[in-house]
Amino acid sequence: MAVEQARKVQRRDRILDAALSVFARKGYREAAVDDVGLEAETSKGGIYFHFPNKQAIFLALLDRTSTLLLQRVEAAIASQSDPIAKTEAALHTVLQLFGSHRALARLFLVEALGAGREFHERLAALRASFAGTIQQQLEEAIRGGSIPPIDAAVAGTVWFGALNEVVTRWVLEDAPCPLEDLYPALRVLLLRSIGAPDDSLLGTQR
Amino acid sequence: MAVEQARKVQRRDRILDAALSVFARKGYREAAVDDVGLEAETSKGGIYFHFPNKQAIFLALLDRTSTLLLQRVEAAIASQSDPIAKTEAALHTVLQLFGSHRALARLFLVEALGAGREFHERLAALRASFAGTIQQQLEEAIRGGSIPPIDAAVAGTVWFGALNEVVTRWVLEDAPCPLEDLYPALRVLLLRSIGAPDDSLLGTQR
Amino acid sequence: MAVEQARKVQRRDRILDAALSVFARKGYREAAVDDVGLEAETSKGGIYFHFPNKQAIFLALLDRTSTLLLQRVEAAIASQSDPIAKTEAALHTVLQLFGSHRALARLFLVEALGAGREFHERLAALRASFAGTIQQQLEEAIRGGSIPPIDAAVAGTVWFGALNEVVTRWVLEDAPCPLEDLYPALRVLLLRSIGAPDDSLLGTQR
Amino acid sequence: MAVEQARKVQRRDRILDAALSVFARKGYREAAVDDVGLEAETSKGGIYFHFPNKQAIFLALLDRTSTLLLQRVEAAIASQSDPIAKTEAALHTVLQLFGSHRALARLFLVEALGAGREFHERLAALRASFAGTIQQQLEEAIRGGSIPPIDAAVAGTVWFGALNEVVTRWVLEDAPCPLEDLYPALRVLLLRSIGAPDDSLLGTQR
DNA sequence: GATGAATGAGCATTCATTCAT
DNA sequence: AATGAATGAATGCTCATTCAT
Repeated sequence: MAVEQARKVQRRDRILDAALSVFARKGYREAAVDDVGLEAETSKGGIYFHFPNKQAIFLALLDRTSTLLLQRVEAAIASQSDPIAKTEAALHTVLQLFGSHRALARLFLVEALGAGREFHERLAALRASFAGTIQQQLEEAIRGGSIPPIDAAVAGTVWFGALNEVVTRWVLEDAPCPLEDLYPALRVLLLRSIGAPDDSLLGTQR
Repeated sequence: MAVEQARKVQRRDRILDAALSVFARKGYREAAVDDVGLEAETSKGGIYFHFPNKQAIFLALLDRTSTLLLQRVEAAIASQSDPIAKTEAALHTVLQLFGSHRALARLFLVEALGAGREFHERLAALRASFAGTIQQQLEEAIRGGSIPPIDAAVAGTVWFGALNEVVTRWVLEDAPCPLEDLYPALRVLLLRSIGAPDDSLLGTQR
Repeated sequence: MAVEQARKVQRRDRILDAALSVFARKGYREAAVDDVGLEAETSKGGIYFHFPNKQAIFLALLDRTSTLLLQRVEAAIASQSDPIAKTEAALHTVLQLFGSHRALARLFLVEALGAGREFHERLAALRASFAGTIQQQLEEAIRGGSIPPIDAAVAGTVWFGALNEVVTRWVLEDAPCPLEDLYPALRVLLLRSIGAPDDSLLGTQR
Repeated sequence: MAVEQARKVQRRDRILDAALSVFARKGYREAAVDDVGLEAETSKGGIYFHFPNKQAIFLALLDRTSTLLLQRVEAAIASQSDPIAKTEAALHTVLQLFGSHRALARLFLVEALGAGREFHERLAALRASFAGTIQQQLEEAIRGGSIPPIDAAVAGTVWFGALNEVVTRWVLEDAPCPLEDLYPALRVLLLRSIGAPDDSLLGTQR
């Protein structure tokens, strides 16, 4: 029975993998459920056994991705003790993950927005969640005196927006340079935006 | 003859207005050409007389919007003499325009991304163009000594990204506060990110 | 313009004719919209230009048929002066119409019932309408003293039910005899059920 | 072994009960085999162990119902000695059974017709069988001199048709009155249609 | 015997685009 | 210039049926 459960989860995951690939390649609307089936080496009916409809596939994908991303970010944050280092770690982790999974980045930042009204609510929550995570670290840093008091909420939004834009541009480009190459310059800008002390700007970037 | 020309342009504009309304309401893919025709009080055939296909309508809309936006931004920049004030003016102008034309903002920032691969190239150019405009002002400010030397290209991207995120979130919200209310906090953050002197942060925000 | 209107109506009628043929042959559920298009020598899209959905085609067909049937019945009733003769005329007209249009009969009596819940309300109204027409004549006859006082409502239902059953059986049979052949026997039975005087039973049937 | 047999029959009956409920609620075509499985608390595979296909379930249901109905009717007939009383008993039994089992009535009179060509033959046989049973009693009554000589075959059809219509209407109505309430009026009409003596019309209706 | 995952053909409906009028 | 009827390819989704476990 446990074996069957595992098989079921495997199949589901295989479909999600295929969906990621197809959605990233064609976009949500252009992608046909048949395409996903083809890529997952399943039949259309097979997909509809595991997901009630196309939308649900996309949402599951969004969930899986955001969970993964948040876990990594949180782990990265936990691995650092200095408040400013924590924010840097979060930044770097996102750049790293998306940098090595362009399809994921495209899905998350490009396709999700245009997939339709149905996803906006969920998407808004995700954006808020990411910006909120950054905000928390910044507040911690403010409390600890590492940075001067600033509007941490707006700062979180700015950080997320900057990151977003850098990655989105990288996604839209035809033959982009490695995403991580942009980290140092971005880091300096963002640290300065929150009034981080100059010496923290000198530190090795990981 | 000139009269006929004018009539034609009028008709075209009426269609574009309708398209903006429909695309913003339904999204590019969900919007049917019939919907645009209905809103423009024309027939489907009428639309196809003025535009070769659906995509062309969207592109024309994008053109019209970006031209308008850039013009306004450039005018705002020209109206200020101080380099830092120029960047602030650019920032404020965008917030102002989108703030009073939510449909435009949605079209530009949300729908355009998901409208399909065909638009990505054009969209990437637009994003680069906006970020570039900011970058130019920042370089001017650096040359003039108003701000310390920084990577103006990345800074342009960061500024645009931050602006983008703020507006996108505002677009995705159900009942958002006035967009311009966010200006002061955003302004402080961004000015600080480029190392603008503290006294410039104090100035009246317009 | 009038010409175009006529063309449109013609097309619509052609589709309805095709639909009648297809629905009678395959049944509502089994019939594909494509089948109707094929029979009407139109494309599927063409059908959907004239009707919003499959159901609407069926309902339009039901309307057209019932209108035709009721008109004929009313004309037949009007052509007779004697109350009992009126009821006989109604009976005979239905038998005649369905007898020469088996597809119509099948659609009306067999397919309509099984076409789904959506049609039940409409169908119940039709049944009531037919039974009601008979009832009215019977009441007239009672008032005129041609037949004894009876429950005309139930009698209308009985008449309609008997007619229904005779026709339905004829529809379900593989190689039925002419429907009109059943008229004399049916006539005697039904006239007797309402207590019509014996001499009216002798009259030439027509 | 006999125990296993019993279990098997039980399972089969449980499926048939579920099918009756589902078919009556949704109609044959709209009902999914999964629905039946859900209602029967079995799996789809379980159903296909007991029945070769969906059609077979419906036919088995038809068989079970018609057998039950005929048995009851025959018992009712046997319980009376007077020929006319026999026909009355038959009539009343049907009204009674369907009156207390609306789903059965719907299945039998409404869904069966529209379920598709495959069932028509079987259905025609059933109708003939019921009408035939009535016909037999009427012939008996004619032979015994209780009623004048009439075309008993057509009379059987008329009786069945009248009954059919009354029940069908009752099935199609949203909130119908008790079916048995219609018995007295129907009884009078039908008895008169066969020329039954007036004094038989006066008898207590059971 | 039973389960439920998988299949795949079938179908209603949509919609960009064309074109005769 | 404009209309709107017509086309036909595309697509999400359903569901009877099969079969490995």
